[in-house]
Amino acid sequence: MGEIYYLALIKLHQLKKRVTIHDIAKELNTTAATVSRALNNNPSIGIAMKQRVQEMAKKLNYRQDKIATSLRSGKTQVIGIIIPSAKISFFGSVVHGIESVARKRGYRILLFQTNEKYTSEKEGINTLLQSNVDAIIVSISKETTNYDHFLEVKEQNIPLILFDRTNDTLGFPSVVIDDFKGAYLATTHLIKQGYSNIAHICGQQHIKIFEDRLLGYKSALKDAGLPVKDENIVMGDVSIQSGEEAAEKLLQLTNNPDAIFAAEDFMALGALQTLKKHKLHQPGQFGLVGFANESFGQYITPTLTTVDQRNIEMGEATAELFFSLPSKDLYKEGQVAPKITLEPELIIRESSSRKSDK
Amino acid sequence: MGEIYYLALIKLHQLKKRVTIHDIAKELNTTAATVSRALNNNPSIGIAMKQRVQEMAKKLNYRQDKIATSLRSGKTQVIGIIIPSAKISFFGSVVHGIESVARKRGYRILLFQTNEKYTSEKEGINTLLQSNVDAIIVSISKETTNYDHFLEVKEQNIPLILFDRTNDTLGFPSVVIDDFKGAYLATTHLIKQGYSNIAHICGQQHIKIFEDRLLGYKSALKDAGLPVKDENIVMGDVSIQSGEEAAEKLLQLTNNPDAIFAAEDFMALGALQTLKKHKLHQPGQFGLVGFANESFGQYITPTLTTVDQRNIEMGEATAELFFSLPSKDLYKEGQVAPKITLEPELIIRESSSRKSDK
DNA sequence: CTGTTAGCGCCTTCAT
DNA sequence: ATGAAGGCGCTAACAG
Repeated sequence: MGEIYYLALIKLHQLKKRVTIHDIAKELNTTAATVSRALNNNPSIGIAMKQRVQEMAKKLNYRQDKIATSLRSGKTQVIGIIIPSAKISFFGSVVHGIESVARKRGYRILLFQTNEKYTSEKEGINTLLQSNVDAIIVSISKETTNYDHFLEVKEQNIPLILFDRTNDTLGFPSVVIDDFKGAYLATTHLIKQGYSNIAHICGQQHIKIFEDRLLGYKSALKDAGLPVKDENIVMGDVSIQSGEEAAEKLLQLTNNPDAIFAAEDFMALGALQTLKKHKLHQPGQFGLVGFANESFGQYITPTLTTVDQRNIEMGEATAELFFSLPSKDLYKEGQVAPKITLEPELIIRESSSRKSDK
Repeated sequence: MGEIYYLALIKLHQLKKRVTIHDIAKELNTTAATVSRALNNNPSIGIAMKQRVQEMAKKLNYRQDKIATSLRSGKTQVIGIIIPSAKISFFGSVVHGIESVARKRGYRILLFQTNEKYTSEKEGINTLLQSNVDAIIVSISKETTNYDHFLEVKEQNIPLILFDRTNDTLGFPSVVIDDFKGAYLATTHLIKQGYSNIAHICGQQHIKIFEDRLLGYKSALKDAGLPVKDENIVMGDVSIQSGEEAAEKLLQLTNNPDAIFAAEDFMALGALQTLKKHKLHQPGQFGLVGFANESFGQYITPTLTTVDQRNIEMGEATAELFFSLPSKDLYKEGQVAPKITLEPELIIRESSSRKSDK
């Protein structure tokens, strides 16, 4: 009677308590050390013992405690990611790519969003360092101009990899696409389609990707023997509205353009609205190319020619870059940080149809 | 000389070695316990001591080791999330919402993707349990029909919250939107706009959200005194192509419909392509409403009336639901799990313009 | 108010 | 091939 009660108590206790290697050891009349070795496939453990340990582990529903393992080993098998926002589809896709590759290697992902705030970014770095992550992957917030928080990561000798929103002066490995080339491809495509007075809606020039896109645009014009006209370059700020306004300005030029290369899809979309207002949206009437390959591009009318940024691949490449890093002398003096540049891909759709003659 | 060398060694050592509460204690001629208490703002520590500890902590650039804290306390302050894919914008947005709320409470996010695979989902649960997360948030993979892995979470007495892709039979807290109501709103709106022969492109009926949307559609028709005709209900599978095909079928009916409510935006988009082919896309000519509020809806021509699923709010509500859960008797026998139902919102755009008379 | 002690679960010397 | 012992960094119980 009392015994049954006692057994019930034990049972209750077991439900609450986590199964440890000690429990397995006790059942097998051996020690935790042996169990640990057996589970980690240590060669010095006999095959018979390994069998028994594994069976008992399964029987007791043992699950390794990663926290304890991390504390002991100093490695967490966790990669921290800092992005502006998971709701921006580009970053969601990159995270997808990183997670896929990381998981195959037994790594987990700790996610942190900055909402483009510098203070959140600092906080994120701090949190991830506290969490002892094995690596940190960052796409820099728009607001960030001070980079001391990243240097702290370097001091801790923890790998930090930048993607897309990078900064070459800090000496961190990075992954980007070739924005110059993307812009060059886009502009050249418009030229080949018969357009000759091609305008550019550019982005803020303190952001490197937009600077590169402007340079690519100019270079393409030059290489084709076309003039680069200042009046044909109007600044926008990655919004539909700024695209509309920029296009409006361009259409009011005395010698108005016959095509626009916008540095970003949302700006291109705005430009398209303006073109529609001016009845200039028929295929072949006016050339238009965007940049980013946002999903709406294939659904709008006309469908939008754009430059694909290889979102998923960027995530995969970023994760793989981490795994390819040397474990020693990560930030060796005078060593140049690896930089992976992905090839952009021009996605040709209706908005850049060959210029019609009439 | 030897002394300088020795100092250099110490310096080198300090760079590598993490600063612990013991280091702070040593500097202050006190013990680690006191430092720990001071840093955790324990009331039994004198204000003067707290000051000194905090200053020294800052001076030495101390950072708490969350791993050690977790091991000791049994709490990780980490929430695990399992979703089909971060590259699907809906899930990205939900993750955004969860992370925002969690971070305000000092929680971090461990992210896991299933790619709609049952085995990955199982693996995810296992990984998160190994990581000792304080809660698990899941949107069930399409492939999943066996739910034992979720029950294991229950056995460990760890809170598990489902969102969107939920299952009411498992007894877990959950967050969804009212799909029935969303469909009802959409259909009623079309009726009020003057359409009377409204068709429905439905989704696979074993998925609850699609079942509810069909029911909402039928209910709205009945309440308006309109007949529910089987021929007006065609099945699709959440793709543009299936939307095109379904619309094609509907337009070939002898008594063909004057409006379509599609159970999902991509199906609506496909339907729209078909309408364009049949020159039925002028506002007021043919009514069309989708479901999901995908971003492309506001950019296509005509802009798409749709039902918003409150992505971000869903994430926020899910996180908040976790924080509102009782810490004791989480899965008490016979207790009914809380279920939060968010209100869908009808987003009215051009594609459902009032029916014109001609 | 502060110090002592012990241990979370694991792994890794060192010893046998 | 296995056991014993110690410690990763932190905090809670128990003493004063």
